[in-house]
Amino acid sequence: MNNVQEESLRDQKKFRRRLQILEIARSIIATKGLRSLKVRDIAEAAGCSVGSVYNEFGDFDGVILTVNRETVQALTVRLGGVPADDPVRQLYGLAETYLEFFAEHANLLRSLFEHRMEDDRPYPDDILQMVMDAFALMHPPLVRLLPDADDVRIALLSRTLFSAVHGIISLGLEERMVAVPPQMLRQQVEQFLDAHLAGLGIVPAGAPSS
Amino acid sequence: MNNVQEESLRDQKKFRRRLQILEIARSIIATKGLRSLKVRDIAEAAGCSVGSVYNEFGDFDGVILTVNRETVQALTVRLGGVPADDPVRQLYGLAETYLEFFAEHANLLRSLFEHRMEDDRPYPDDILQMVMDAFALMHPPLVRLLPDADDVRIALLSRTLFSAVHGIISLGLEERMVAVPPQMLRQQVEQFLDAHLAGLGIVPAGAPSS
DNA sequence: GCTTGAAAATGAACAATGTTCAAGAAGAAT
DNA sequence: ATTCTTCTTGAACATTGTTCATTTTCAAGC
Repeated sequence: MNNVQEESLRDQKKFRRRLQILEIARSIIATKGLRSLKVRDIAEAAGCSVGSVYNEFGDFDGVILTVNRETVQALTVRLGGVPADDPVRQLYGLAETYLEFFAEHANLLRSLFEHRMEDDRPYPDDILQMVMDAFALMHPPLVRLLPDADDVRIALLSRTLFSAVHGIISLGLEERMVAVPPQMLRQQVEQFLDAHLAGLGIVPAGAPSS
Repeated sequence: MNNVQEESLRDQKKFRRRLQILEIARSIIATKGLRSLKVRDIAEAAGCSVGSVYNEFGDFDGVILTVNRETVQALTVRLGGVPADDPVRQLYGLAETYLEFFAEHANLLRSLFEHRMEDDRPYPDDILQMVMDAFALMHPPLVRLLPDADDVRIALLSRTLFSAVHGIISLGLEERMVAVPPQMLRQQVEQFLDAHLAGLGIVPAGAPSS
């Protein structure tokens, strides 16, 4: 029950190792991609046995899912840092920040969106919920911009916008598919928002409507 | 040199088996996902040895890539069947057809977009080219709708639209992520196009602009 | 400090799966 | 019929996820 004061030496080591394993796994995924992640590599880099990895995370998916979980958290933090002064600017800021984050951690994001579980075990609900929370960050600015829209419409719209921007960015950063230069991709996202917001009847605050 | 008339018995068997292997592989990917594709399962279902699979396709990626290649081809055929009478209707038709195709062959499309090569061997150029050809189908209607836009802008726009629609559909069909009901997804794609085309200054032909 | 019991760590062994290759079989060429 | 080429085979190998009996480590009680 009391879980703070008594940090046994054993628990400390366990916790330290847990963090170390996650850091190593994340580093491998980030630099060489999810496919290159091997239990033995993790164990060797962490200076422990493969059994310890299993003892801590249950199975291999457990390691991956924990890394993915932390990726969404980091993303949410970054997106949460976008200024909420002007709703239009906020929407642009969210898209731009998502692009930055994706460009910096492309392989981690791919791990989050593309990893399939063994057999057909369900993807953990909490990660799903986290992703939804992340793109729920668009709700407030959208509500301010479309005061007459009901909640369902706002939710649908934010999902649409998120998915669309995600598509543009993820395919744009896919070297093999299209290979858009990063600076151009940024412009592409901006122009996309320009057109789409205009189509929704939203005009940028700072700019004249000509 | 002469490659048509002399169809040796050997070549016939080889070709038949090749088709059979591909059909089996495609069927497994389509029903159980790429992760469930195993060489031994293919060999057993095709009534041959694993060596024969390797002999025909080089390695495992070879099988997957060939299936992916045929998936893009099938997609291109389907998209090519969209009527080109009215450019606006054509754009809606392309999106709708993409949605249909994706819904019917979700796992095949995921295999196409998510499969990563072993190590970091490059993804085959021809598949890349085929995908680009597929979404180049949007060029003609866009040119008709935006006669003043230059080629670069058209290309950029078609890429953006394709990526956005792809994002909406692929995330929308991802049970684990959002789980949008198919009929609602269709409406979502339509509304997306409504807004975006309006933002580009394009008004539907059949409908009054009110 | 020693004993004891619980928790964790170990790593060898196992299982699943991609890959290779020497030997054999099958078809084509002469 | 013989030879030659090509394909096929499947056992063996390599890689990698997973398990588990054994050992080690640590905390608690005396």
